[in-house]
Amino acid sequence: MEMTAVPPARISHPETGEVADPRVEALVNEVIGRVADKWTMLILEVLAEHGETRFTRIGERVGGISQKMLTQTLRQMERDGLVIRTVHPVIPPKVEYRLTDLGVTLAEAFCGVWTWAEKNIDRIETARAEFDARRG
Amino acid sequence: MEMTAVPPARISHPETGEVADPRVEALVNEVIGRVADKWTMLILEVLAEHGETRFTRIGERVGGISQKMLTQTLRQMERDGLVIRTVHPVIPPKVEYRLTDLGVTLAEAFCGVWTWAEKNIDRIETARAEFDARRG
DNA sequence: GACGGTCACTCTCCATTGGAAAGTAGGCAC
DNA sequence: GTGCCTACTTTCCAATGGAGAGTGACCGTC
Repeated sequence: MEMTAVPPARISHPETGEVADPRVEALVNEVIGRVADKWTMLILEVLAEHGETRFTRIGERVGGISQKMLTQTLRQMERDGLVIRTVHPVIPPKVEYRLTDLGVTLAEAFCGVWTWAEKNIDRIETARAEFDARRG
Repeated sequence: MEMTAVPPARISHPETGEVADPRVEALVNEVIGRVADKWTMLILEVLAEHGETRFTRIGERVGGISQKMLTQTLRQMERDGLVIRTVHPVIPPKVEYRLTDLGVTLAEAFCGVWTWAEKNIDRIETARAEFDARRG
């Protein structure tokens, strides 16, 4: 079975009556899908915390990311206007990345999620333990 | 090449001097990785906005999600203590999902990202257009 | 009493994604 | 010459995710 995409005629939410143009909604979903990604968030955090940083250093600070994903994610972020890539034409090569204004605002928006994660690790871990205990 | 995992001796951030136990950091990263996921965010949004909702309805409201991913993501969210699954033993089956307190707080934390996305769609689109124009 | 419908899955197949590791370019130290 | 440095790119393979069909349990219809 295939889940239907956004139905053409749904205009407002029953509860709130708030207008929600399905096209805008789809667009927001797409942006969320692009931006609410593990590596994007982690890289954003590194750049927000440490400022302009070189390629390899970002990888070290993020931890556990493959070079392929690092390159790819940084390129997408550049395309979305979240980071600026600066190439210093020296040997060995030196490429630095820093957040744009847009990137900074996104980092700030993610800040809430970050602190939430820090605050609630224990609750998640106990919830997992209980769940796993219930279903062996 | 493999990016090194969290180095064993990094204890504080140069700029802030803030203490950052690498083990806590790794744990936070893991939680972020689990929770900063496209489908998790989208489902969270649906449940935050519409309250207790049935399986199929969640799929419709999210839009574009496969049943496999819907089941899988809901199960993970249940394990992490974000949602509660209630089975009503009737025919045809009726299963409802609602946010736990923890889930509600996460939805609130994500709210900033959501409004950011709504506000900045245009900037992202133009940034993409410019990027694509530069690199044909 | 066979038939279709409902709902929440589960299963299977296949395309895309992501990780590990090796390769590349170009100059520098040995 | 050999190796090292950095920021990739490429290659190969395993894991992920989507499409679609199947399942079970019952009800209403014909």
